[in-house]
Amino acid sequence: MHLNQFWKASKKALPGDKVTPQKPGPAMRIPNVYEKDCPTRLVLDHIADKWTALILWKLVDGPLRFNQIRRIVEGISQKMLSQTLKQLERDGLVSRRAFATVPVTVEYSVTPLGHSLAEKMAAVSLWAQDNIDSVLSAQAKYDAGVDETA
Amino acid sequence: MHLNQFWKASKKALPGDKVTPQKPGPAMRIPNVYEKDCPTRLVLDHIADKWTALILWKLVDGPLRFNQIRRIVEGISQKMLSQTLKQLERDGLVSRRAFATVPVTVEYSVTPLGHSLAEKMAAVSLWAQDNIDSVLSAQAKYDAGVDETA
DNA sequence: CTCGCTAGTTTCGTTTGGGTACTAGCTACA
DNA sequence: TGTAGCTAGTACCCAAACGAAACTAGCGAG
Repeated sequence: MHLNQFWKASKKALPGDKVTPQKPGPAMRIPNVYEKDCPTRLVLDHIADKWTALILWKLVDGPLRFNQIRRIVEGISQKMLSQTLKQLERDGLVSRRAFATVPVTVEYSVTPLGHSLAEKMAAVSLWAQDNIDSVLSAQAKYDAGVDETA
Repeated sequence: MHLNQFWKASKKALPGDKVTPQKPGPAMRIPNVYEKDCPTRLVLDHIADKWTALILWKLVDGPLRFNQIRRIVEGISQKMLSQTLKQLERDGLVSRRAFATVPVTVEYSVTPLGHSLAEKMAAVSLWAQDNIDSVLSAQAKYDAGVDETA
């Protein structure tokens, strides 16, 4: 299993730190996002991302072209959209299909794998919309408290 | 309601783009993460973050001190931990309590608001752990395909 | 007397993100 | 016959963010 090779790198944490041993035998490792060199950490870094969440969620409703996504996801730059889509395609979360139309059109759609993740990320986006008032009032309270710490 | 003021800024998108009007009256706006100037977008940027997901999830099991978190979340720097915790506290997701012990100890715990988000983010982390094999094989297939495009 | 613990802040070099300009080839319109 | 627009990106440059490491302060233990 090729997954094991990712843990070959040095596992030393902070000097003097005792990290929980977690059975370091040659047996198959259980993926753990809290381990520094675990591939899940890299994947988490890709997917726990603003643009990923927004793009993936919209693609669930149906395939979209490059510039359609750009118009829907307000504020995204061409560079970040291109970059994020490429990343998503590499991770097997979206599939890219080019059509030989007059100006070449490219259609992005979500894969079954991407669909399962999109549901989780959508929950986060929805949380933000549902709880924005609580967060904003917490921020206001915090900022007021910091000011009067004179 | 103070939430409205956030939409006062210019709403022009790309030149020539027709963004869906979405009733721009003085009525209360529905928070929408796809709008460029919506505060939910800022919050989403905070919470859709690798460190936020990892820290918040661990705090659900019980309060932790600064250096405890640092040891658990492998690879996080003191700077990012400090920064992320401060952000989480400002957003009302975690609460910070300092104890006048000999070396001052500081305890971080998750608020009810933070707990509700932690559940959503945990689902994303768990997704990464559950689907790491699928993602890695997709990456391998993609990389192989790119190479042979010569 | 020096080392280590606590919780951070500061500094600095590298990496990443974002804005803008630019590409190609075709179409619609004046 | 210009020329302005569409498509999907890429190239470049600067600013912001990230990460590693050094440094803060005060006390306990060896």
